[in-house]
Amino acid sequence: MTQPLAPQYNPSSIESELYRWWTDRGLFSPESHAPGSGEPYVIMMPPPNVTAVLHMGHGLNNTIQDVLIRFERMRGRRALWLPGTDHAGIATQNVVERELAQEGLTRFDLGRDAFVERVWAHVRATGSAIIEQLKSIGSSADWSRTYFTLDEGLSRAVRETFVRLYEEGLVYRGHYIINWCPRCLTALSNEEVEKDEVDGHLWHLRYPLADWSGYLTVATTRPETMLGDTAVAVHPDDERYRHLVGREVRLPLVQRLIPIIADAAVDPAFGSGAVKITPAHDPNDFEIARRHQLPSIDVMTPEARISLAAPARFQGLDRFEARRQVVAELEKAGLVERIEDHRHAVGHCYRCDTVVEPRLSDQWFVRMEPLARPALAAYRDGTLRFVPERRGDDYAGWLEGIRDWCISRQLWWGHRIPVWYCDAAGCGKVSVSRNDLSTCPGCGGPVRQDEDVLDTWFSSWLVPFSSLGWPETTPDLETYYPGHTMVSAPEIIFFWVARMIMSGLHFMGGVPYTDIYLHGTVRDTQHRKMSKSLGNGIDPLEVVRRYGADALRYSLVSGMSVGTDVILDPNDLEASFAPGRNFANKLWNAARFILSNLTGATRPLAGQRGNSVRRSELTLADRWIIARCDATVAEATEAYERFRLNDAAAAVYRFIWSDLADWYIEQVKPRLYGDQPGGDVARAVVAQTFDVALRLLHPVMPFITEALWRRFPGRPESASISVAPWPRPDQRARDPEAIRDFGLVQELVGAIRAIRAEYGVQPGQTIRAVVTPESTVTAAALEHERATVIRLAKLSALTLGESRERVGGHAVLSDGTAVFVPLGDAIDVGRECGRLGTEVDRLARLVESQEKKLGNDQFVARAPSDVVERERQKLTTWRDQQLVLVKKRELLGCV
RNA sequence: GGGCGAAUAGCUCAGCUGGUUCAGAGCGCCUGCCUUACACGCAGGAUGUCGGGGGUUCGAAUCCCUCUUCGCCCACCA
Repeated sequence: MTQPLAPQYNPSSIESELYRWWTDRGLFSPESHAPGSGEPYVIMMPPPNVTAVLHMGHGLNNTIQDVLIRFERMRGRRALWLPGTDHAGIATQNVVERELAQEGLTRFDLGRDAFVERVWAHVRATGSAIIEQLKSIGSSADWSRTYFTLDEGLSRAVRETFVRLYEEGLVYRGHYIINWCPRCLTALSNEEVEKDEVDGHLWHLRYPLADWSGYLTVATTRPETMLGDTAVAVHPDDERYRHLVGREVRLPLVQRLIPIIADAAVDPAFGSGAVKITPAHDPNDFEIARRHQLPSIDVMTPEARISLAAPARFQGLDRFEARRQVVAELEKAGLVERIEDHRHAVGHCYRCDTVVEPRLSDQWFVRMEPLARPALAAYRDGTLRFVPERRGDDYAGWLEGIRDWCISRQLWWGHRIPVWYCDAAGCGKVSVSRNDLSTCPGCGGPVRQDEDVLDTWFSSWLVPFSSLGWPETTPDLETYYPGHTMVSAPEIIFFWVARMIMSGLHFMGGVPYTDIYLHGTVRDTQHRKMSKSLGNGIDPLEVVRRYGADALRYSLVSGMSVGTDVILDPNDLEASFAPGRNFANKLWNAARFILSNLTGATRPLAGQRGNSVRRSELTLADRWIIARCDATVAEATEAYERFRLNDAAAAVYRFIWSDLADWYIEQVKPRLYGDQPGGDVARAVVAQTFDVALRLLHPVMPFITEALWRRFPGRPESASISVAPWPRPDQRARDPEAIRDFGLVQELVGAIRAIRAEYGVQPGQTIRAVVTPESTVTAAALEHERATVIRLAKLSALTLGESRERVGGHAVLSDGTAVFVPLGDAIDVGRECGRLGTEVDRLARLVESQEKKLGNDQFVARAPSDVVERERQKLTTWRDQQLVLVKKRELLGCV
C-alpha cells in the first residue's frame, strides 16, 4: 500500500502503464516467465490484415485468445501466443488504389515497381496501428515474434511450398473457367466468392433454325452472353428435340451458325429444356464444350465490357448495358418468347462486392484432393476437436467436396509466382524455382517471370510453421509445433483453418493444433452483422476509453456462450458495457476496503508453517467463504478448460459480488476494525480469498486484477499476477456443513430485512427478533453468528426460543425455523394475516402436488430411490413450514 | 434445392447427463436508503402459458415428431 485508492476506478489512468510494465518485463514471451519448464501451449493469432482497423470482431476473437493464453500461462505452461499481420493482397491493394484514385491515378500510371513500393510505404506508415490497438485491449501476445506474411522468412516458406507442390504434381497451370472480379481485375478462389440471392429474370430466347424452318427456345439468366454462344444443347433423351440434334441454329444478332448438340448434363425439366452454350463464360458450358470439341468465344474484356469478338455495335458496352441492349434488339426482332422473374444466387467478390464474372483464363491451381484426404482422416480419428462440435461437420463436408484451389491472382501486391518462362524459339521452357532466375536453365536465354502473385491465403495457410522459421529447423519450430488451440470464426474454416491443417499434415507430418474453437459473430440488436457500411458498428477503442479494456472484455466474454453470437446495442453502450465497468468498480472498492485493513503480511490459511491459521480459529462465516472460494476455483477452472468463458466469468462474479462483498466483508467488518480478537484470522481469510478471486478473474480482466493484486502488503515489487500460480481446489476447504449453516444465517437476515421493508421500519431503527430454531444444528449456527444477524438485520436483540408476543411480522426459514419480529402498533394485523395467508396457500399448493407425486405408485416404484427420498424431504419441509405459519395465523387471530 | 442453429422476464442471455440452482442472472422497472469500500452502491420487490401443437416418460424448458418465425452455411438447373 502506497497511496490511498480513489473511490472510483479510472481504467485509463492505469491500463497503458500496466501494459508497458508487462512488456518491459517480457512477461508475454514464454522464455521469460517459465524458463525451460512447463509444457508449451501455443495459440496462433489469426493475423489481422495489415491495414485493418480494430473492430468488435477482432475484439471478440482476441479477447478469447487472450483469456485462454493467460489461463494457461498461470497454470505454468510455456504459453506462446504468436501474432502477425497479413499482407492481404486484394484488400490492401484496393486501399492503396483508392488512395491513388484520389490523386486521379491508377496503378498502371505508376507501373508495377512504383506501385508495390507505394503499398510498402502505406504499410510501413499504418502497419503497426492494428497491433497497437490489440495491445490496448490487453492482448498478451509475444510481440517480439510478430511476423508479416511478406517477410523474407515467410516468403521463403511460400516459395518452398510452391516448388515442392509443383514437384509433387500438386501445383499445376490450367486453362479453365475461374471466378473473375471485373473491378479488382483478378481471379478469385471459390471461397472468395460470396453467393447472394438476387431477384433476376429468366429470358426465353428464340434461336431460329438455320433453314428458317422454325426456332429453338433457350432460357438464360444472362442474355448478353449469347454473343459468345457456340452451340445449343438438349438432353439426348428429350423427345421434343431429338429430331433437331445435329442440325444448326442461326445465332441471333450475330448470325453465326451453331450446332444443336445432345448432352446428358442438360436438365430437360428446366426452362425450355434447351441450353445455350457459352464455353468462355460458364463453367458448365465449358465442360460441355470440351466434351463436344466446341470453340470458345470470349466476348468480354477483363473489365466485363463486350470485347472485339462481338458485333461492333456491342463492343465496349458494360455487361449490364449490353444485357439491356441485347434484350431490346431481340425483342424488336420478336425473338423474346417471355421473361420470367427468377430468384437465383449470384456470386459477388468478397472484397468489393462486384458481381463476379466466370471467365476463361490460364491460372495456377493446387490439386486439393490428396491434401484433403489426411485432413479428413485427422477429423474422423478424433485428432481434431471442434468446439462447438457440430462445426466439424462443416469442415468435413467441405473437404469431402473439395475442388482445386485457384492460387494465382492478377495483382501486384503479394508473393510473385516463382515461375519463369523462356520465350526462345525451340526452347520455351517453364522453370519453377526456389531462387530468382535471370536466364533460362534450358537454353541460357532470357526469361520472364510469371506476372501473377499468389492468393493471400497461400501464405497464411503456412503460418503455424512458417512463423516459427520453417523451412529451417529452428529451436522455435521444434518447441512450438504443433500448437494447441485455434480460435477463429466459422466463416474462416475454409479460407484458413482447413488449409492450415492440410499444409501442416503435408509439410510437417502432423496437424498444427488439436482444438478448434469457433466463436460467433458480433451483431447489433437486430442481429445484423456489425459493419462499416451499415453504420452499426461499435468502436472497441471508444469502449476502452469510456469503460476500460476490462469492461470491454468482460462484456464480450459474458455475452457469449460457446458458439453463439454476441449481441451488442450500438445505440446503448451503457446497456452493454456498464455491467463490466460496475464490476470493475466493485472490485476496486472491495480492494480499497480490504487493503486498507491489512496492516502487513497475513498469516497463511493452510500449511505447515508455525503461524498458519488453525481450523479451530475459524468462525462459521470464515469456513463458509473459504468453502465457497474453493468451489469457485473448481467451477471457474473447469469452465475455462471447457472454453465456457462466460460460465467462468459468472462464477467469479458471483463469488466476488454476492458472497465476498455482500456477505463476508459485511460480516467480518467488526473483526477488522482496530485490534479485535480474531482480527488476524479475519484478515488472513479475506486476503486469501480475495487473492484467489483476483487470480481466477485475471484472464478476463487483466488490468484491474493486476493493479489490485500488486498492492497486497508484502508483495515483491517484481511479482505479476499474470504469472502467479493458478489456484487449485483444496480438499480441506470443502465444508458442506458451513455452506448449509451459514445459508440459514443468510436466510434469517433476509427474512428480517423483508419484514422491515414490508412494514416500513425506518432504516435507522433497531428492532427485536425472536427465532425458534427447528433443530439444535440451526440453533448452534445462529448462536455462533448471533452478532452477524444482529448487525446485518439491525436488531436490538436476538432471542432464540419461543415468543410470548403475538403481534408482529412472521416468517419461516427453509428448515422450518420460525422467525418472529414483534412490531406492536407498527403493524397492521390484517395485512400480516393476508401476507401469511398467501404464503400458507403457496405452501399448501406445493404440499398438495407433492403428495400427489409421492402418492403415485409408478413414481415411487420407478424413480431412483435418492430422487424419491429427496422429494419426501421436500414434502416434510413444506409441511413443517406450512404448519408453523398456520400456527402463527392462529396466534394472530386471523380469520 | 440441401444442411445447421436459435426461439425462456420489457432487453441480452444462462439453464450441460430429464428429477436440488428449475423457472434463473445482468440490464431495465417499482419502493426505501448519501448505513465511512463502492449511488458504477445497499436493502426489498414486481414481471414468464420456457414460440404453437402433438408424443415419449412416474416425471419435460430439457428427449422425439410437427408447424411457425428468425438467422447462418453450402449448392454449376442455364
